[in-house]
Amino acid sequence: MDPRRLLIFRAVARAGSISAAARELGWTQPAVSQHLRTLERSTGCALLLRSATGVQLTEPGRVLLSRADALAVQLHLAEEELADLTSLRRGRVRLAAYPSAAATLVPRAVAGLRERHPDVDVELTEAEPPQALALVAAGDVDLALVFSYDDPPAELEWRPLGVEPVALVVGGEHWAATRGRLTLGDLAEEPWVVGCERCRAHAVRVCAEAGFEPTVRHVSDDYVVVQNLVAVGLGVTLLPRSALEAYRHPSVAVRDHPSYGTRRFGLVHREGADSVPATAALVRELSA
Amino acid sequence: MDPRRLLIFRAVARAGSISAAARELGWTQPAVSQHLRTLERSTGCALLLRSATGVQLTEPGRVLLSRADALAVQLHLAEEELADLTSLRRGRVRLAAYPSAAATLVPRAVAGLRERHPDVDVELTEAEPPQALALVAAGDVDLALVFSYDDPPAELEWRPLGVEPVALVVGGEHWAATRGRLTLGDLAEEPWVVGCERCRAHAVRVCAEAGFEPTVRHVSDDYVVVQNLVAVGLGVTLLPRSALEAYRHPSVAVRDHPSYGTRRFGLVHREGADSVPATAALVRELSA
DNA sequence: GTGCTTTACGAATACCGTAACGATC
DNA sequence: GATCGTTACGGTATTCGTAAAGCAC
Repeated sequence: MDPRRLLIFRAVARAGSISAAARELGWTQPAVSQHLRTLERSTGCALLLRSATGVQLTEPGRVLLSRADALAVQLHLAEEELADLTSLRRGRVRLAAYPSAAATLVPRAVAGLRERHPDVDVELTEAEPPQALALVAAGDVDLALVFSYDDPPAELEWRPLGVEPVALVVGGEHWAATRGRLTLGDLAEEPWVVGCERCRAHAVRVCAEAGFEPTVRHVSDDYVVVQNLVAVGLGVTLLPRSALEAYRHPSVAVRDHPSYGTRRFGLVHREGADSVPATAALVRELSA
Repeated sequence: MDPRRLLIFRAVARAGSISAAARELGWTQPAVSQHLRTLERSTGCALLLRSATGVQLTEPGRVLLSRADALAVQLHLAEEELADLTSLRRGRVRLAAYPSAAATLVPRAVAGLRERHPDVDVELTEAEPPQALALVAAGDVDLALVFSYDDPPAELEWRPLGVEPVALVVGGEHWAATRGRLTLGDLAEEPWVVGCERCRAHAVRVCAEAGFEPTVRHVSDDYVVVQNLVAVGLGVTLLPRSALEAYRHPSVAVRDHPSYGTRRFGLVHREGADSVPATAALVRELSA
């Protein structure tokens, strides 16, 4: 049974005549008449009795009308709900982000989104880029904010958001001892503190370019932990700017230099996922 | 929003891929793909994300799916209920019938219908033909069992069911007094008992053909009342056979003769009403 | 006459299938 | 290579409008 014909039948039943329904639908009378004939043929029984004054429902017609009403309600609800989602009157986005972004960029974007669209909810999952990519692939999040020290992997489709410098972070005594003229080479013999896999690889590469292989003494993803280790003199480290923006230990010294490299960050989502209005809105906020 | 596309979308969501849905629907893949594209275009947001392994719903897609499910349920219920009505697993017919038929023909037909289709209900309204016709016209009953002494009115579309003779009914003494060779002319001076408007007209016409105008003393629609009046000698009357079949007073005498005329009976319904299965079934029972 | 209905028929358009192609496992 | 997806395009079938006609108030 064609649901469109059910709706046409409903229009006729409610209007009381085929002509009136045709006027409401913006059609001609015969068009509506034909649909009714087809519907009655497919159901095998008379749904309405025609007369010069209009139509009157038969018992099957009355039964069918109540179903048609329910169907129309569902269709209307579907349209309403979709309209709510497209106009951002409601919605949900699941975002994965690495820790230092989750502490800086993300809260600002979420606040901006919330201000403009209070009923669009963001669900944040903190995850390092590899895991974040897996979450996207598995469909567990809609959007992932990830970083890359190198050029972004060629195979990965991502939306670049920005570049941040990597800084050298040392204990205050180092700074004092070198009278502020610290070079990477001065730290060849120091113990190093490194973070995640990719951060460690970056540190090793940067050191190699300075002519030595760093001795990794401590490993922690957590930029607060890392800075505390550095602050008490247990090692030195490289940290991206956003980590230092998120948290800055009072007694570490920070130095910038092009040779420390940069870190790119950007957004990853499944193909087409940015056509979901709530996701697109969060992308816009994060891009701003 | 085209409800058919909602159902197609539902098929895809449930099957997990466009190809699988196309196989279920007996269509080709591009056909389904095009419908989805149209649906997404009309809603303005992505409903599902395509990949080489199939499709995955977006948030709007999940919302829409639940509406599509509800819609499919209603459509299925509509089909079920209509099928029940057409196959006479349920239904209702409203019948108007004149008293003597309501006492004879109708109970047999209703019993037959009930035996074959226990859940098809008949609602009987006792009504003389003119009122029965009005009930049909107003849509208050589906079917009317009516009679006519003359040829059925030309303007009326009816389904003839049969003809019954009209009998002369007199008190036993008349019968004895005339030694069973009673003629209508013998009763010219008797008081007459007549029933409804049309029965009275018939009686007057029959008497006129016999050469006299009857003196109407008593008037009653009720064939039990009429026979009791006749039985105690308060008058004579003409009654159709069905009234005598419904009730026969033990001490009245009944005589048949072509000159008493006949009464035709048949069914009236609105144009097309016999396309309602339950009505058609009752028509069949009454015609048997 | 004015309103309701229907049928018949032609033209526009919606729809499905075929063919060709790209991406992923 | 098998299976997923898409786009492009053509023929068929649906579907709507027009025209003509029948009925009831």
